[in-house]
Amino acid sequence: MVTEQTGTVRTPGRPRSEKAEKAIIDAAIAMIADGTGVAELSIEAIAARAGVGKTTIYRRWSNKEELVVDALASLKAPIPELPGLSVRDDVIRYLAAMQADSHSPRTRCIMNIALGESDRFPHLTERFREIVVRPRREALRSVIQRGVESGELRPDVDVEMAIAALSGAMMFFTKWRDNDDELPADLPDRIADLILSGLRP
Amino acid sequence: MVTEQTGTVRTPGRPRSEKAEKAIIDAAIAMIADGTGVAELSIEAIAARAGVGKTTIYRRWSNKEELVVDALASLKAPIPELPGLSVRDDVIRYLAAMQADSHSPRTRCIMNIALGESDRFPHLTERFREIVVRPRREALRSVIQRGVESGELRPDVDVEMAIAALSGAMMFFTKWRDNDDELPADLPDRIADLILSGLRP
DNA sequence: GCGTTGCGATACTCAACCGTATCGAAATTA
DNA sequence: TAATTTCGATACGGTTGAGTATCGCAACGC
Repeated sequence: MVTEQTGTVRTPGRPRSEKAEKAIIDAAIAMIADGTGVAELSIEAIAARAGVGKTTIYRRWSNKEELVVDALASLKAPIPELPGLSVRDDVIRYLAAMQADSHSPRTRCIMNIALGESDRFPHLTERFREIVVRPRREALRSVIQRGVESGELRPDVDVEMAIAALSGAMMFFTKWRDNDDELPADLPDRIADLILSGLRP
Repeated sequence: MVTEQTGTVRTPGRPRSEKAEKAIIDAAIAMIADGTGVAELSIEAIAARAGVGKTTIYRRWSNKEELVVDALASLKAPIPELPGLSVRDDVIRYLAAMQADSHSPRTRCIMNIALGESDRFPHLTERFREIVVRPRREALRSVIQRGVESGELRPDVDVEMAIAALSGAMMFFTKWRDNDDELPADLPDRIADLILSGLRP
């Protein structure tokens, strides 16, 4: 999106409504969270839901993808707090947060877009990775790094593989399991124990 | 789809063309593989691509999702051959096949649908799991079971977690990696070694 | 040959939505 | 106050595709 680039140019006339902009983005996110795919998302529906004229949308974004990219970018992804008591404890907290997220419709649908429409809307997935995936991966990486430095884990641990195995295992369950409710209650523990048992000295 | 249910009732008139049916399903799959999402898939486009009248489609399926479900069901998923020399060897072959599949546009797009449109088209994902995911999971499970029985793996191995960790790790790389080409060449080996090191006696 | 049903093709109505234009009111600067 | 720009609303033409109907021909059982 283009904002004013010339610094302190005071444009005459009525300024753009910050509130309308927020309403538009909120409406877009809400519709995505309701299960509407990017392809079916219509500008008219977003405008109606936001209580805004179509013009107000077209004045800011020239097409749908730009709008959705901005909407995704506005998402703050709260990363689970990892107190650093032990690698096992942090990893379990991390995985539990992943599992909890997977039950939020909002997170679910946004992840669906990131996963399923990645080939059709590359910018979008790129943005998603940058905002959601990368910081979480960094958090997990630092846990494992710390474990290596503290001697809790072997010095030759393949960190990227460990991250992939931990996240991937949870992803596997949350996406491909036949029905969620039959998952073991201690799923994060079991994943952590399985992977970490191969990483200890 | 409804087939004749009353056994050997010979209906009068011209029989339905088996060829047309195949052409329709092939066209639908081809379009999906071309990157068309289920939502954008139009009956008219399918008919045109299949060289078939719209009527011929509507005579068989009452809506789009039914057709796509049938299309998915028609996919034969070739499962990699696992010669059973060793657990490590089989696992690596399995993972390598996963990675190779992820580069086929056909597999990619079908997986995208299964992943991304799962909430919107539940029947579809259910069918996908049944046809694609389950048999592969069984194949991997039997490899691990065999390893346990042969003493190659510990007797108390958490089989489901091992399956999830192995498949999930590969999935993680194929879906969430920033760019595929910088993946290590021995990715299957490294995943297998990391996970299996925690499963050995 | 006759009745029946499927075939591909075409035409049709109906709805959704795109992107633009226009309107009077509101908000802001000069 | 005047000029300017945005606001929400509405209207407009154009496109796409759904789902139905109809057509003349093809394929089958009797």
